[in-house]
Amino acid sequence: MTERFSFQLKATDGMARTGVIRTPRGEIRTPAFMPVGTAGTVKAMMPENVAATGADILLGNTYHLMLRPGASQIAALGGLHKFMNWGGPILTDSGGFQVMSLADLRKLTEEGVSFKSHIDGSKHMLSPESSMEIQRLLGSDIVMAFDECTPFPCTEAEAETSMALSMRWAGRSREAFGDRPGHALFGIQQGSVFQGLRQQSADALREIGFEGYAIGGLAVGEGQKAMFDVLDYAPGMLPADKPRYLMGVGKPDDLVGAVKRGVDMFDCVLPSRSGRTGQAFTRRGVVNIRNARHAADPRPLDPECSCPACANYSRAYLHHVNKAHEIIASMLMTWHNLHYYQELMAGMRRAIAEGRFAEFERDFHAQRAEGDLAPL
RNA sequence: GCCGCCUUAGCUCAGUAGGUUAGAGCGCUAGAUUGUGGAUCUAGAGGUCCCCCGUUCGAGCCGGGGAGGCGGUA
Repeated sequence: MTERFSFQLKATDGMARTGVIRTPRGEIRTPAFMPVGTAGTVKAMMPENVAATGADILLGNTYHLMLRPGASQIAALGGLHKFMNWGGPILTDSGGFQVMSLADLRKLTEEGVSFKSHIDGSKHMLSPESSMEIQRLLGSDIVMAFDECTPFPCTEAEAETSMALSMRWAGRSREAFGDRPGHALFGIQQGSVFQGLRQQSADALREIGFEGYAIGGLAVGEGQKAMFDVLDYAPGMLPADKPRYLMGVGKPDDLVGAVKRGVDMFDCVLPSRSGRTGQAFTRRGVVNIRNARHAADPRPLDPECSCPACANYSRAYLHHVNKAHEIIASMLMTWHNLHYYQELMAGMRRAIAEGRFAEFERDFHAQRAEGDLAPL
């Protein structure tokens, strides 16, 4: 077991890359998809089953865990890994995104963000320094710098002001993080959809120096085309010898398009959240298992999938338990979606290693174009 | 047998002195969901207002008769 954090690039195919991130808690094969375990659990999944889908790393959240049960509480109980029974690497988001998306009342200043908890209305403050401290208490392997996720749409002037603040916070995050062998700090590029700002942000981050670089502020309503337009240049602005992480993305075709453009890491709530609302991702596209047409369908969700939901249950059963809001519906659907996402990532890693990513992408889109199984 | 109350969307119910295309919640049919509030949002379908007769320019609403349900009583 290595004691250092490292990233090794193994192969490239165009802008697409495959490699491995090594941490004291295990290796992360890239391109990687990180299931989201916001509050100390990937909802509806036992950690060993998340691992069984092929996940190497989970995402946890500063904002949620600081409010409940509290970072000190988790530290006293041995850290987040032990607390939630996940032995592999954990990346923690810094809380900046949730403060903006969830907190009832917030005030943004140079110092940080003061806000009221969405749970009980209690007042809190998050700053680069406090976010680093909380993520240290959690025992996070990959710590995210504290940033502001610039809303969309916004003017270039607003994006610049927001980005500049995030860059100052990035410097303070680096300073507060200190020297922690085996743990990594990732900076987050902002700049919205403005190339000049993305470049300025990337330059600022490289000047500070991080173990990895995230692309933030995307998938916030700009649409896939605008996102890909940014990804046509943003990854190339970041150091090639460090992991590039596109935050909060995405749908399967977003992942394929982003890997093609040089992204190494992703996280997204879609496979797990959609698993709880009846939406399944398959190689043939999206299937809403709640739709009436599945009510009497004895076939599996995806005949070519080996996950427990597809191997052992019919669409009719999945339809029923989803409509009935049975807990197993969330379990099976989430398992399937995470399995599909990990299979997709594994397929991309193989394709890059073998120099046939373009072919992989063609097949990916061709299969989706076929659409879901025809109704019986 | 008599007395009272009730009958409006699949379900539970609103319905304003009689006044255009009769509403809500849930359910149903679909859609959205991108650094997770098991959250939420959007749209749509669906009604001989129990039946018949009457009063009225006009009845879910008023009157009479009938049917069904619930309760009380002999």
